[in-house]
Amino acid sequence: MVSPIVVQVVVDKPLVQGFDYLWDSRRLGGSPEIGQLVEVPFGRSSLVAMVIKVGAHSDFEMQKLKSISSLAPLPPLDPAALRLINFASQYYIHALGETIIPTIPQMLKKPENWEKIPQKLIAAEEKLKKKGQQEQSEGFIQESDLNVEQKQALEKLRRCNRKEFRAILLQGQTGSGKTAVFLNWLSEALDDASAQVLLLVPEINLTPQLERRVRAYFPEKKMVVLHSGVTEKERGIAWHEAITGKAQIILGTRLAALTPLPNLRAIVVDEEHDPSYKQQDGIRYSARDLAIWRAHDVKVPILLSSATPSLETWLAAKAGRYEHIRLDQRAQGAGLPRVHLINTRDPQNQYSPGDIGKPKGKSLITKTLANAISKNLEDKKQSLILINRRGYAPVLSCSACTWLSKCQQCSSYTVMHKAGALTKKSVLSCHHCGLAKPIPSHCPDCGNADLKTLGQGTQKIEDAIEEMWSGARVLRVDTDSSRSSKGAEDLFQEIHQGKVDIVVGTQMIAKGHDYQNIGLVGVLDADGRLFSQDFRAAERLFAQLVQVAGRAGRSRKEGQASGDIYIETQYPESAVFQYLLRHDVDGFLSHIANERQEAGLPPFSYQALVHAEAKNLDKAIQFLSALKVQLKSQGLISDGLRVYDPVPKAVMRVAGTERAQLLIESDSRKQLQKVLEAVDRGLRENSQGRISKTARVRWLIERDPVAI
DNA sequence: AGCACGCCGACT
DNA sequence: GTCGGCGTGCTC
Repeated sequence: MVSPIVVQVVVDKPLVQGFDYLWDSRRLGGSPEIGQLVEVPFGRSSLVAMVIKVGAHSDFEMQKLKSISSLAPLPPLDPAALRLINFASQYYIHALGETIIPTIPQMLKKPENWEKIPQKLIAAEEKLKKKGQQEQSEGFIQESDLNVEQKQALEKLRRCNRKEFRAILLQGQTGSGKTAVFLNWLSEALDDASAQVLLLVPEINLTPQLERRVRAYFPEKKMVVLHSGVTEKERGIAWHEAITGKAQIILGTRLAALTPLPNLRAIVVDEEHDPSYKQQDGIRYSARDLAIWRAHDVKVPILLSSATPSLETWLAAKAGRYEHIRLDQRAQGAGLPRVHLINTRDPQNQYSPGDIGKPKGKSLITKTLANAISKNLEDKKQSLILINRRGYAPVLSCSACTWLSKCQQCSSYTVMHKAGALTKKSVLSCHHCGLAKPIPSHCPDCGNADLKTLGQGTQKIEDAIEEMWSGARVLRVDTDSSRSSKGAEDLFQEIHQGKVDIVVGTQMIAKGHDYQNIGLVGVLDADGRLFSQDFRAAERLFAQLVQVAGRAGRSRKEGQASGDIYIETQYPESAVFQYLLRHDVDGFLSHIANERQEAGLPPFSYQALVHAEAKNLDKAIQFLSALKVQLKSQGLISDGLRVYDPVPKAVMRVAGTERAQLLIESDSRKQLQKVLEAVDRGLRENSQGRISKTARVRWLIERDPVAI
């Protein structure tokens, strides 16, 4: 009698335990391997699962064990990939199966396709090869002409041992040529034909330029692109090429950070400060942080690139834990944009030319900015107007009573959207639950017919600008306009081709795109984010302003004047604007570093949130209070650990459920980890899945939250 | 999570 | 008399 082979697997469910199965070698052939994707009978259904253990015994009754049904035609995940997933699962307090299975593309998780997949992959590869060759011939961008500073930066990078972990911060303003430097650096790692490099970007759909550039820079290397915009099929193929080592360059968003890469030699995280590296649903990981862990684990260098580094990274570089390399010149010779702060409290700034005949206080654009836009139009340059609010107006109000347009399901106001390509009629839309309702003709409370909009969004500014500069070609760029018409890329193309004079848009317009003829950037809504509850708001605002300022004056023509950025604010004296005025990124960072240190906030402490969601707020709060009491009684709240009182979330109610959160803060990562594991254990005991049995509260632990 | 089993109220 | 509410237990 041969001893049976017992295989333990994990499945994509919030269950911490593994499940044992028998390996029927007659049917499956060979022997099981850890990291193998399999299909198993589970209850009355069938699931894909990941093998995490192979042995001869089970703690479960042997005769009750079922057998593995089939095997995915994929190589098992390599040990480094498994270590990474294990770490992510532990650090972010998420079940292993729920961490690992979702990282595998959908296409490869359909057992009914498994027989056909090998041929499909081969066919797809052939097709890609042909396509790749076509693209190669289309245009090669020569990167060799680096300036002195870039060459020095590259020289420093070369001094980092390629077989050792080293984190490097590459800090340089927009246009300083960071990309050229790191592409040159990566080309050396890629000297070895089998080497793989991982290049992470925040939002690739907004930066197809970078994709083209990388492809053109490494025409002989196989590159795959992984982000939520690629089709399931393409993603399956790309992922497969990555884990089999066939792809040399893996370019992708945060979801690419967990791709198994057997020959990984270097990692670049571009715009490392960008908050979109933090996943906001499921396992709430930070792709940047995982990439650093990963580089350390497999002993390869990682380069973090940014004009405005995150405080975490910047402090690590200051302390010498990371290498700090700077690029201070703008590579194409263009100077820094001139920053103008427009004090909107100053009466002489209040009225703009478009306000003639309009009621006072209604001005959307100050005189100063309006004059600058007019001048910029005369100079045949494009203007970029940033207002970080979609729609026409953030709220509708009644002129006779106190009625304001509120969402019935959420504790938020509904935003007025004017009719356009997306919605045939004007609507009041909730940006939290997505519910859109027609605009009432009369006040629902008092019947008054005079309803007024409060505040302004991109649509209203677009209207105002069209009215003020009737001859100008105006384009609005936000998620609404890009969804309804042609997609963001086409809108950006119109700007590139000079078909537009004034662009009005949300933060979308600030990302990535390297425009050539922007002479002016105007920022209309900066104050809203100045006094946010979130302690990171100022840091983010600063980064966004630097980024959008960088859009101005990127002209490659020698000797051309740099652009201007105008910021309308009631608080020009605040630190964010003052440091921006002086282009003093380091000054700003050291300023907020001091603030954080005094307040004991990250990165001088470590945080986690316990989220709670229930039918009503009281239940959620009570649930979290009980958790706090329990932690106290277990003696887990010791020196250096702070558990705050549960509070309602900033948007307390969304789609009918009410939400609260509990903040846990610690001076030590280890201590926080211990407490979170205890919290998880305690909550799981009284829960089915992630819903507490007694109180019917859905809970979730989030490590290193980016928004408090 | 997802789903079946199981014990108490208003309906053809 | 049944249809169906969601409490609770299980998935190798």
